[in-house]
Amino acid sequence: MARDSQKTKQKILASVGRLLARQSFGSLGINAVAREAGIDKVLIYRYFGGMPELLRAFAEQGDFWPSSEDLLDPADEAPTSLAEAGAALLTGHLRELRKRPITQEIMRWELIERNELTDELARYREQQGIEILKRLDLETAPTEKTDLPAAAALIHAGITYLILRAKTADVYLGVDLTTDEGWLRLAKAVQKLSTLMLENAPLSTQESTDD
Amino acid sequence: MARDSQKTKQKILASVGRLLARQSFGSLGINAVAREAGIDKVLIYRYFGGMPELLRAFAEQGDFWPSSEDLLDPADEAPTSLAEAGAALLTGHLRELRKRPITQEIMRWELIERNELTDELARYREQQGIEILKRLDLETAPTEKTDLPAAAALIHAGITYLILRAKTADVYLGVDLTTDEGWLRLAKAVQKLSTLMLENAPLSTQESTDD
DNA sequence: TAGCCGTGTCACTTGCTGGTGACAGGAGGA
DNA sequence: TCCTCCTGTCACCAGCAAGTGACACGGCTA
Repeated sequence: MARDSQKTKQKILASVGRLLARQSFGSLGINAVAREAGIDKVLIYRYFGGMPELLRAFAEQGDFWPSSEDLLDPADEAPTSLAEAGAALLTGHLRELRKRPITQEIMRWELIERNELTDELARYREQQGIEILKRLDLETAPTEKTDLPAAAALIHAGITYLILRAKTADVYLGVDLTTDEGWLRLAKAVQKLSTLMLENAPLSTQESTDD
Repeated sequence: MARDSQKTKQKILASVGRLLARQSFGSLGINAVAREAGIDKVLIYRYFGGMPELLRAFAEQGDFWPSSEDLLDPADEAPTSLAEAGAALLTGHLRELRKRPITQEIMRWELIERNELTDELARYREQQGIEILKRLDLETAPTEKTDLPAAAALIHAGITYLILRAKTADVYLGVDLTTDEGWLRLAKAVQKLSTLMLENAPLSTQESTDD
């Protein structure tokens, strides 16, 4: 019909996104994508090569991973203390991931399947996370008293899990995952935990004393 | 061959467990189970009715969910403070879930699919968790200062996510998920976070003052 | 005008899945 | 002895998936 390969490619990629937003990776196949896009599946093979290459192209064209600016930039004023900055980043993670159903679906997929693409996506995120830790000066070796990277990993992972879980569960340990009130409770708890852990931490700022 | 329906049923259920331990729920089907068990699939229909009923039978015959005794009972002495008890329960969750690959697989499944069985399993766990919170006297309404159930949910979820993630990732925010050292770091961080949050909490023990 | 290439359509094979009907053969009771 | 029920085997169906080969159409250039 359209006779425009660029538009067709875009239609195909958009269909992948639509399918992912609606269902899970499990039900994502060549036929399903072709049906959703309203084109013949042979075009998917022609333009992308196959499913893995299509997924790679899809991963490269979308902005699925919040940048560190996304994590911080809302109406809040700039954080003035380490504790504030850490809390802001983690609540930013909560806010941004909750907005991105496709990102969530990719992360669910990563829990199930391991392949070249999932590894690459995870490596990218890992690197981004480490850099943020570095910028906060938290990537210090675990001290006797507090292992800040491990604590941050725990809270970060907790946020992630609760968001992923919210698709198939309504409540977690009594916290309502279906209402904004529940998520506000969680955001406040994130803030509280972050500040507790960072205020009581042996800060390794400029004048760190190696006790 | 064997002509013993009880044994055949056991073979079938055992095959479900073996398949789950090896692969994921996605690749679990009638044909796969029959192949693994070395029997004809028609027997699965005859003895169980179909896949949903087989899964239900499987869920009922195994001890996939650590009891609250499992969570506490190791060599540790009994916790004497609220903070110690909370920390012990959460690290117990870490230790016990890590030991149970099939339980992990079920929880991965719950992230993807929602049906009668997953709902029921989640409800069971939710109830168990709430009771533990009650026993700790933490199920107080969220106070101005600290929302203990929400904080507990976060840490609990964080532990869960990291364990599930460890099947397909090696590292999370710099923490190694493949070695016992990494998990020790996480366990210590859990302990630290729990005690921080519970020591600073407005305790609602017997003589709670409603400030 | 003739031919080529890019785009899209159609038809087909292969291989898997879930599900079912028909049958074989042994154990035990009437 | 015959009959019946329980257990297990075999053969088959329909449906859907991935992947491929052949062809139709239209625009562009020589």
